[in-house]
Amino acid sequence: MRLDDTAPRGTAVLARLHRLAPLSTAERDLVSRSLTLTRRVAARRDVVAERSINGEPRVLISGWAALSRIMVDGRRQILDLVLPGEHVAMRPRRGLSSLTTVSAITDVEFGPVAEPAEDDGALAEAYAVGNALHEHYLYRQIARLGRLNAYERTIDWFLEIHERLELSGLTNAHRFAFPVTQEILADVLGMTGVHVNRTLQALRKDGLLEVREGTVTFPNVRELRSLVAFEPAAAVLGLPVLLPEDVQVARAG
Amino acid sequence: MRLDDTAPRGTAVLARLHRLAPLSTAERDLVSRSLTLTRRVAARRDVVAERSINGEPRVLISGWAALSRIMVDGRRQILDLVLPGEHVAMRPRRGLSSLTTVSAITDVEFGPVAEPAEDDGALAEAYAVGNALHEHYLYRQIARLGRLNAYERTIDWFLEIHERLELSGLTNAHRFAFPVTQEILADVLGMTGVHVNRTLQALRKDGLLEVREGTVTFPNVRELRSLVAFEPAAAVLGLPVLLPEDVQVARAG
DNA sequence: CGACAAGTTGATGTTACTCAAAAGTGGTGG
DNA sequence: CCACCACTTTTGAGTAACATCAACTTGTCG
Repeated sequence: MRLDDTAPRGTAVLARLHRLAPLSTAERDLVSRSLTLTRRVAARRDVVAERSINGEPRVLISGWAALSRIMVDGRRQILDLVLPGEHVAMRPRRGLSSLTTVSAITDVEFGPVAEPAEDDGALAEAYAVGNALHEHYLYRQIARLGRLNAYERTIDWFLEIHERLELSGLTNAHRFAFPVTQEILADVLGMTGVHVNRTLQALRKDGLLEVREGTVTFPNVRELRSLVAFEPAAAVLGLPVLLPEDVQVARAG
Repeated sequence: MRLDDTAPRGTAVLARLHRLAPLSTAERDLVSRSLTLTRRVAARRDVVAERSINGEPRVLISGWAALSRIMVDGRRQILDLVLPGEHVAMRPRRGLSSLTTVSAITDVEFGPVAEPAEDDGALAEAYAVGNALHEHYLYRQIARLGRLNAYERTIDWFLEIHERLELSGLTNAHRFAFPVTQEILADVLGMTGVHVNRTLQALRKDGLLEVREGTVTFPNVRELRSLVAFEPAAAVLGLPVLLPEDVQVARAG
């Protein structure tokens, strides 16, 4: 539950997988060991260009990245963010091109995805749930862009990010580190930078959301959730409630 | 290449799979036989309610269906349509809830998805490409809603539908059957019914798109494509061009 | 200090929504 | 065959949401 970078490497990855499905000690070790071979990319650089041949699926160990599509006239839409602990390019597609551009928002570190030893183990289960979550968040993004106005869209999106960071153990109650500019936020939310700015101001005035110094705070989560009828992913997926704060995760070696 | 319902059952399914990856005779037979056990649902009925436990993955044999999410206040966003020959609920997720509501736009007929005999056969390949296509179309939907205006959005979407129907052999040059009301279209495109109506009128006036009597015609595809810089899915996925009109498909038994 | 990126503000224009009603369409039963 | 109903499409007028354009301010870093 820390906001900074002081956690041992791979903590977010392990925390997330372990919450998706409780891993055995052997599985945690397997994952830990796989994370020694990493690849770093500096902020603002592309990790995978759209159309390049798809490499191995990867997991984001630290930093924030974005999946986007860019149109010929320069307009850009960010399809989804990739948060620490989450996977990029969920499904390997041998021989097929990458469907999106992956770019680094901050400095990022990627690792390979550990191959599960058994098909029916907790690790395989965690990956399956992770895939379902990814799909769920894509659907949310569509519904958000299609049917919510700027104010609601912003609320809904921040609640989702909070939920996802919580999965990786990167929140502190209703506060979390947020290294995203308003311009990037505009590309996520399908609006202009100027309008993002005004919307954030309105939310702050209404006592719902503070974005200051790279940190987001929700002064009143309950009201925030009720404004957009936010449903936790666990409820939508029909999973046994999986987000208690007390779930402890083994430290990475 | 016919617009009506006179084709033998399962033609769309076979045509589509065969274009995604050329099937062997044995595989075509396997698919044909699997399509004898079907389930029919009348127009306007829900096929799978969101939150219900996910059944077997299914393929749409005939008719049009929609994947949607409905919000508490009644607003609805259609995430994607399901066209004849396409799969619903791409990835089976045993034990997890369905992530969307599937509803029948017209009378529809679903069948089970034939299990490939071999992991590396053409059928398995066709499913893999189909999954990639589904993901591609989700990304398109996000970019469309986030970054295109109503006019562009409508063009882009109709071009996509044309491409997808072509895959299943359901187009006749630049014309295809279109059993979708403007109200449904509004829920797909993230706008109101009234605005859909005005946008369609503008497109007709501009000589780009005709929607009449359940049929869509593109008087000028070339210009239509250039207006939104439309890229065929085959190009995005990096597949050998897979849409020649001359691909012949064996008739279902 | 100077330069550049990020955030903020104001004025104005456009897009798309809302509300309300009319006109067209197809199916049903008497 | 016609009257009726429900649904869909169309039209008009007024309004709200969001974009655009163009500064100006603040913060950061070398």
